[in-house]
Amino acid sequence: MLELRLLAALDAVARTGTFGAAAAELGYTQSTLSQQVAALERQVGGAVFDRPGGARRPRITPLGRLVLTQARTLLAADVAARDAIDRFHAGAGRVDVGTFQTVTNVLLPTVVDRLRVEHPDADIRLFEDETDEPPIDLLDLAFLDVPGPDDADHVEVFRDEHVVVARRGAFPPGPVPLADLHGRAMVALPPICDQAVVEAALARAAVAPDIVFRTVDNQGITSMVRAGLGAAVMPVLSVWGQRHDDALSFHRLEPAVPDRVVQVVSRGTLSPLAMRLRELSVEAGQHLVRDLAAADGSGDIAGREGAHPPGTS
Amino acid sequence: MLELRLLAALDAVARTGTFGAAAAELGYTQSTLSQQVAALERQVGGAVFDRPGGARRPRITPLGRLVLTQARTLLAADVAARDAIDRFHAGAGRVDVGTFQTVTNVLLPTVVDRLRVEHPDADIRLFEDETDEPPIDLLDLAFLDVPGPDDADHVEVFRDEHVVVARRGAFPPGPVPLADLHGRAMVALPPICDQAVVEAALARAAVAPDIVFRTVDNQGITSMVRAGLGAAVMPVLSVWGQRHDDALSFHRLEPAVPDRVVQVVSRGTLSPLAMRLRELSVEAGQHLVRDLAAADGSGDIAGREGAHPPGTS
DNA sequence: CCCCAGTATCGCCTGATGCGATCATCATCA
DNA sequence: TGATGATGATCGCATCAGGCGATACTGGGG
Repeated sequence: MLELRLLAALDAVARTGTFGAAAAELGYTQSTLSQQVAALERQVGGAVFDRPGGARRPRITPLGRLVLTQARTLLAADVAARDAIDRFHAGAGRVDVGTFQTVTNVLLPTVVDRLRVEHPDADIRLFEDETDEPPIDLLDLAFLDVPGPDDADHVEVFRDEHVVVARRGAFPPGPVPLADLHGRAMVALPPICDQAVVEAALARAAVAPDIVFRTVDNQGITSMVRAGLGAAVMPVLSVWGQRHDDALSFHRLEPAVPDRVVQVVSRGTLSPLAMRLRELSVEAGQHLVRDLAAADGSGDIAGREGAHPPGTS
Repeated sequence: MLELRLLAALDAVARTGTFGAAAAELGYTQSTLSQQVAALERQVGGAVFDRPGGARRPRITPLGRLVLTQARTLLAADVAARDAIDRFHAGAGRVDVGTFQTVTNVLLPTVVDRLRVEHPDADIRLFEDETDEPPIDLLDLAFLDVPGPDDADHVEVFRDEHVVVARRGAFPPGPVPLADLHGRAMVALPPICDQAVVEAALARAAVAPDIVFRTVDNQGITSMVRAGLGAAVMPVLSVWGQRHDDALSFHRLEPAVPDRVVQVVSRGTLSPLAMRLRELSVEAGQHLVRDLAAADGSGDIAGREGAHPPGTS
């Protein structure tokens, strides 16, 4: 295996013309350069320089020319490699992020924007995967609303209260008793991830709604509710865009079902870029919760007044 | 500066999955591999593998992935380089050869043919330079009919007798006394290289021909002789192609002028390919001389009978 | 609770590596 | 022709990097 140290010596001698000058350039003594070139010559099986003797300068041999071209390729690759590593530490590079609708809509726009300001050359890729087994091994970070693998690292980003979304008039103003959902026509997300958690909570309370339609699309849910197909239990941030829709009403549940917990999950060491993205996500999550709390009491969500805002538990 | 040794360790661990297997593959012990990876991590400023502990295998980090791609580039360049060096020793590569008319016509066809049989991928380039200062520094080998620089290596390829070429009937059969050329109309090559040597020899003998035409082209000389413009003194191999031309007669000179000495000149260490080309040239030169001697006595050259053939002195 | 499959660490030894000093060679110039 | 200077080679020495073997450490699984 060739040694870059020796190839650098060859290159320096070829460029400077003498062993002594090359040594000075590389910070060695002439004697060391002499030995390095000799070692290289042993390795490549022939002289790379003719030493005419006396005060005459060494002249490169055909073999030396060949080795020199190869050496320069290798040395260039070396500096390119170290450069890439430096840029990595400076935060450049690529980060693959798994996400889902709510996060994509309410959290990531801010996060991605800030990260791109800090690292304009960053390569941020989002994957909105519809399966319930997120391949976090192929990603740097994954946003999840259910716990990831045990051996993965979890960082909570925000908590998201579940509310009843109904056609205005379907429920009286104020909180909805959980038992009122029993037997009621409802629309829902597919029973995976957070939705599975919600349905399990309902089942534990012996509440069995009549789910008449399922879709993966948050907007599809509210559209169906608006059309009178049924009510829905949704994380509040999933329907935040419709909070001023007069055709809909929002109600707290009593007793509440557990909040949706949105976390960033990762496995192993993170790149600086991924680390920063996670930090920004947590910050943005806190802002989100604060904004939500500020909007609280405006009457958008019936029965919400005086309640603790989500995310402060 | 990165070390290929450590990059190979990284690559091996990444491929085999464990330090131990990588060590076995590379012929080290596990402890050594552990130290090598640790050294690499110190150099790149971060972990390249997460070691989960216990029986679980190490997992590459984002930094590790980056370094690995760079490492594979470098390692590939390393094998490519060593491969090129091996092929060089096996005789592949390029050889630049300086030549001139006679050598191109009577010697190199054989030599190049044989060399290409031995090394089909050899890149043989011929340069027929018209200046009298051959840039042997830019060539691997140069054929010359005059001595090259003092510090260059000279190997004689063949000697070439000077003969008088005349229109048939211009001279009586048999050798031409040198003095007969005095004042005679003659055609000649430009007074450089061997021609300068010939003219110096004539001048030393106080013979001053009347040179009525000069051209660099050997065929141009014989054409002019045939047309009756005058006689010529030429190395026999330069006019060998016209030896059966009935319009011409060939005569030895008495006393002879010195033979033209064709040599291969080089400076410094030769590549295996250049070395072989020089060897083949010497062999081909000997064959040439032998063929010439065999053709001797056929009467093609008047006055040549019984003379020593050129090249045997 | 022990064992297994992994890695890390310690102490030791050898050889590689760099240095300083000195030598040898040859061109140049007085 | 002899001194000088520029150049690379070589020698001996000190240091330390790199490899090894043994052993400790870790966590999962029987």
